[in-house]
Amino acid sequence: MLTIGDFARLGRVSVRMLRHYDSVGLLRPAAVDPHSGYRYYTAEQLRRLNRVIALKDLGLTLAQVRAVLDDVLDVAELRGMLRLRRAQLEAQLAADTARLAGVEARLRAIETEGRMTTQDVVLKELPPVRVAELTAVAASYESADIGPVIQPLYPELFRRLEAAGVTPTGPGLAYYEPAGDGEKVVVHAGVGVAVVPDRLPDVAVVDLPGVPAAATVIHHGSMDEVEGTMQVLARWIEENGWRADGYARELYVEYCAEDPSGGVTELQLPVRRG
Amino acid sequence: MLTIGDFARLGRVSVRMLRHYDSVGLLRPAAVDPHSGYRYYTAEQLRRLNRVIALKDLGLTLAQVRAVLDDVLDVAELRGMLRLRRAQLEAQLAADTARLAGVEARLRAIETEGRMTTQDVVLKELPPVRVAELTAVAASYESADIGPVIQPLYPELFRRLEAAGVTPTGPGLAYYEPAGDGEKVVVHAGVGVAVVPDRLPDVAVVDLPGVPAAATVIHHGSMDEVEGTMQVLARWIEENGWRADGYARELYVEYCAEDPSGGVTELQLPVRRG
DNA sequence: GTTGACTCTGACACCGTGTCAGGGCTGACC
DNA sequence: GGTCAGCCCTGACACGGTGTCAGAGTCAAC
Repeated sequence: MLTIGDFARLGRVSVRMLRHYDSVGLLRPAAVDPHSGYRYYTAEQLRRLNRVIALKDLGLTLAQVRAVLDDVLDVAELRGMLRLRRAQLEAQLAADTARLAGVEARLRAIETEGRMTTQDVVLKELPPVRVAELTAVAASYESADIGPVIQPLYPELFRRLEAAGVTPTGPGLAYYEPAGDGEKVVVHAGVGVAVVPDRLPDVAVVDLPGVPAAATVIHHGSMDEVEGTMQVLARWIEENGWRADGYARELYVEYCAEDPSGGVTELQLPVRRG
Repeated sequence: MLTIGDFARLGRVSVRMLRHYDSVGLLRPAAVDPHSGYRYYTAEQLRRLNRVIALKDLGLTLAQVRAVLDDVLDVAELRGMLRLRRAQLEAQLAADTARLAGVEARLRAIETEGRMTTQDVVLKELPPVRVAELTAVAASYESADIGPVIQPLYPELFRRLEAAGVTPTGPGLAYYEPAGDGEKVVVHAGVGVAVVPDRLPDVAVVDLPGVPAAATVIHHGSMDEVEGTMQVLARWIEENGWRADGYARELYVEYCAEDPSGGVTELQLPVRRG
């Protein structure tokens, strides 16, 4: 018979954890002195302790370990559990690899510049959203070409929505696609709505698909000055090992036609692993 | 002014977390209605929120994020923090990769055998230990050659220790090294002691170094039948991507000369990444 | 004025582990 | 048999980031 301390040393586990395993029914001592409450273990129990540790080291929770050891699982369930765990570990590895890339990018930036920059680019998942929109074509994706095309669309869009008795439910947003020929770009000027599609006569209603990964940054000021912020985004995705996957969406968090410099816009650039 | 719900949607954060960030002083609302307690945020604050999320996504704790954002760190401290974080992530990646290998080995074993095997091999770190020991030379590492050589050593060892008035403080253990020539092996039969080295006349006292990583398994029964357990160990290290790094130590957790079949022995095989 | 959607606070839960306080038990030595 | 060091007991709190719930108050649209 071993005292809890001896057993803990042999199993290289803390006494605290042995008591915990007892309390959750994972490993009960072979004997408990009814008077003193002292726990006593046998060398034989090292086998079970080792199994507990081996399974725990795979990353199973204690509840899962207990299920495995107490044999309340059939093989299929066990296989399912391990497959799930494998998927979790793969996701964890991917996430940590990305984090490591991020940390290393920050460190490089500090070493070369002596300070911290681009600290506000965030990777997000974008949910699908329903928008009412008008479209037009611009000569290129440069903001000098985009601005004059997109700006007139919004007053017209809001006018038509109001005429149809529809109230926007979200902020305005813009997105872009390449037009068939050359550098031209289709410009979509939209606003979030909660309305059944095809119920608006003069306005298209489309369901924008979600984006699994988008690098986003907040742009402050007029959209005429968006190029600098876009460059921050471009540098971030390069430093963090991503690649742009299309054009950036723009979400007009705050917009006032009279004072463009007070605008707040979120740029959302879909990315994929490069 | 945005309500907390709007702000949460824009920042893709839960309302719960915004309240939490407020309570820990990480991101206070621009205004709080003194009557209702309602929090109100400005679009401008999205910038800080994004910074919080970006740093948090690197894996910094909220306290660290606050330190960075509130500028109470100089560049050296920030660099140190990021280096530490990098080291943590690298360790995490290594650990998760090993876990993944373990899970995959289990899955393969289940697929091929329809059940779970070798569920009791555990990777441990072995602490350094001081032992009193006698040595001899055996013809090979096979247990048929080892047994007759090592068994007489223990009675002699305990006799000499008792004569010197020394009480063992730990279980018996054995370890092995290649002798200079051919297959021969130096056999060390020892027992843990807490005594100053060179204070025993007839017994060597040596400090066994710790082992950073050892695959261990509990062998039940006579040491004559240890080969099967050793093979379990060998299969485990192969399946999990390790390599043996020397001979296994043996720790005699329970031993009785009269009934060898009731023995409990821990085999400890030093391993390294292969 | 009604009502439904929103917000408030405060609390509990998760999970594995460390640590502490306050008190009881054991075993070795005298 | 007494003493004392070292062991063990229970119960509690803490960590950290987040979800969720209950019960009550508030806002805005109709």
